[in-house]
Amino acid sequence: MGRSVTLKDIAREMGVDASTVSRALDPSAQSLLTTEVVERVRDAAERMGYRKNHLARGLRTNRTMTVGMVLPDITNTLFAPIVRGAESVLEPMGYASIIVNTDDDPDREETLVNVLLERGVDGIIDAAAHRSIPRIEAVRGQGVPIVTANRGIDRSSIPSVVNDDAGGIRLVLRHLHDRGHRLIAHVAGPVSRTTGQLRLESFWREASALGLDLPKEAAINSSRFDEEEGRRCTLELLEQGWPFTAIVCANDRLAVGAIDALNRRGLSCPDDVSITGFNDLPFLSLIPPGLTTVRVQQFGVGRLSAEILVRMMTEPEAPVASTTILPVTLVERGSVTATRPGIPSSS
Amino acid sequence: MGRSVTLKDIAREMGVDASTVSRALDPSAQSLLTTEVVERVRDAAERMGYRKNHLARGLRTNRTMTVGMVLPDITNTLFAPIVRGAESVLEPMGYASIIVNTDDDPDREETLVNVLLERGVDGIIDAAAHRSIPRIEAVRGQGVPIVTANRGIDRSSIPSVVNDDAGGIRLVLRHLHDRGHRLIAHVAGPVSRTTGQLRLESFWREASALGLDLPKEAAINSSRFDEEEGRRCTLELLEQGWPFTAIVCANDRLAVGAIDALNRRGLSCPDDVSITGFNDLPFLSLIPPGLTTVRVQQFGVGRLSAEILVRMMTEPEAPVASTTILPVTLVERGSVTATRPGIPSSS
DNA sequence: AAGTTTTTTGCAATCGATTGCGCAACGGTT
DNA sequence: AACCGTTGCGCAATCGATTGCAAAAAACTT
Repeated sequence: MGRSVTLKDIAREMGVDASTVSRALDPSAQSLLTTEVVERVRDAAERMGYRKNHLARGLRTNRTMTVGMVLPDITNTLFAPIVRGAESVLEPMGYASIIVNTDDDPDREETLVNVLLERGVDGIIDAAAHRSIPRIEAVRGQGVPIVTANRGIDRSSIPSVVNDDAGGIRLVLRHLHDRGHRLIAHVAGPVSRTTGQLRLESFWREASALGLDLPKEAAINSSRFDEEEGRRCTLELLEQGWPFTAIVCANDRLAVGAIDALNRRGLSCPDDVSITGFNDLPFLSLIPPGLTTVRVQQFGVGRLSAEILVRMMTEPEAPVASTTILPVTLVERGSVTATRPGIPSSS
Repeated sequence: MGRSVTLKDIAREMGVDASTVSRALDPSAQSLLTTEVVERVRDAAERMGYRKNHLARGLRTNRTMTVGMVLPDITNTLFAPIVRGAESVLEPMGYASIIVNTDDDPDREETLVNVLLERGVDGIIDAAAHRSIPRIEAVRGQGVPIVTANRGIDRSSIPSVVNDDAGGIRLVLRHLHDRGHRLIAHVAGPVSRTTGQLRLESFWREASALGLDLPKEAAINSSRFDEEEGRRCTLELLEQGWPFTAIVCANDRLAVGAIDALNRRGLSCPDDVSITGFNDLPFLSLIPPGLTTVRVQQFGVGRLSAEILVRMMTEPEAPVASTTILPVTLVERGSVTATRPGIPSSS
């Protein structure tokens, strides 16, 4: 109800100056004061229910102790752990996070980054980056630290923390190869994100490293990382007529769609076609036949992004890693089996 | 790099006073000015890349255009849609949201609410409420609007937006009854939350309304809404020896644990025991046998909470609904079947 | 005891935007 | 031409905390 208590109120109450109160309450400045004064002020502040006004402080110091987090969609279970990972670093240090969702729309990404800048965030973690976003680069120029998480930006000087996309694809391809698969298709992610692009490139690179001679039509691009696109792409693969025994999907949701597409065509995973995913989303292990996939460390991505961002915010001159790649692991479940003598084929 | 442009910069550039610039940029005050001046100022602002400093504004107006959202855990798929629902109302109005996670720890809930208050949020949406949190009530007294979402607080004057917990339990109980079930158990949620408590009360009420005469041991309390507790409680139910043909679980995650517990004991859902959940989490439909559950409107909960909060923030005197209950619907899948002549029993 | 150094505290400016008040210029009236 | 009511804009205070500088007080030297 009544206006909250300010430094001045305490100062008046105690017969000292507001600046003295300010110093008494600032751990790094209270050494300038008598311990006796410091204590009395702290008591008074406590007693009067004083709460520092972060706005006023931020206005003066030009630091808001707030960071912005840009996500495609917080309801996507892939991104929520990034938030918690970042929070695990930021919250103990006194930072709060403003979260915005872009729905993977580059225009909204720009708009929302501007919203964050208007609010004077001290830094930004962008987990919704597209491969090329000129305006995001500009943010850097404005002196606001920014880090991309989970995805990167092409040829950018913005530090990024990502999972080992190439390594993950290598793991699944070798795994399939070990199980006898030679005709392997790829439902690629959107090439507008580094995750999609890198996994696609890695698919071709590793395939030829394994001596597989796959036709161009072995890979097909999806336009979104979702079940519907997984279904569509898989149906297209089947209709093309090129026979394959396995599909490497660029992420789990595409894989779920792929399995569904097979079922709709009367085929079975893994009996007719083996399938792999990427990310290891929660709950997916419970869905039959159990998706063989690549486990990524989203919490770790968030944590490291935050650590790097903090470094940039507090020591602007200190060097930071331009790219941090986190290791991934293969999770074997039921969606991959060894090929059998009789080769399955398309619909 | 260089300090960002301020009102004064524009004022100097144009040879007018900063107050004029302020008015020119304020849609509700620009009628005081010549249209010609307004236009010139706007152009200049545009050209110079002016960005309003929300801190300074907030300091003066005592409004930050920021709301706090308190969640148990953003990685829990039940809560993320609440955030998006609230955002759908708040973002277009220029509000940003600070999100904090309590991990369902009441102490952290208090701490984090204080963090939000220090940051001067204009209002709070609390989706992590426990049935009794005295300190939260106090927030109201401080003049900061607060709304609870998804959960409520006992005998509180704080407005809340919730799903129809009682109605949902009624739906599943009647559904089971219609399918011939008479011996129905309940894995209840934590009674420290209204969701757990209300569903439990509703279970007993509806059971007797249906003429079921269930023993006390038909219901067992879990201490958390998760798979592990669902498993533990179900195993306990089985060990008690009271025969039942169905289990009403207080939420989906408990149900997933329950199904797993049955499987571990060599029993099958739904052949031996029918199971129902609550919430209809995404992806759960794909897990066999497909969970029959209650669909709730989390996006709607978020949206309505935000609408009410906005009302409270902008028209403090206007009356708002103390409780808003959203309707729920039954989603039938494979985890419920009609009872068969031979009555199954416990292990 | 006088002078010098150090410690402790107050003064006042500042961050950037908002807003009540008042002055000046303008148009219209008699 | 003198007067009055508008309209448009500038002045200056304000929001609450921080901080460089200086004054006052205390401690130390010689």
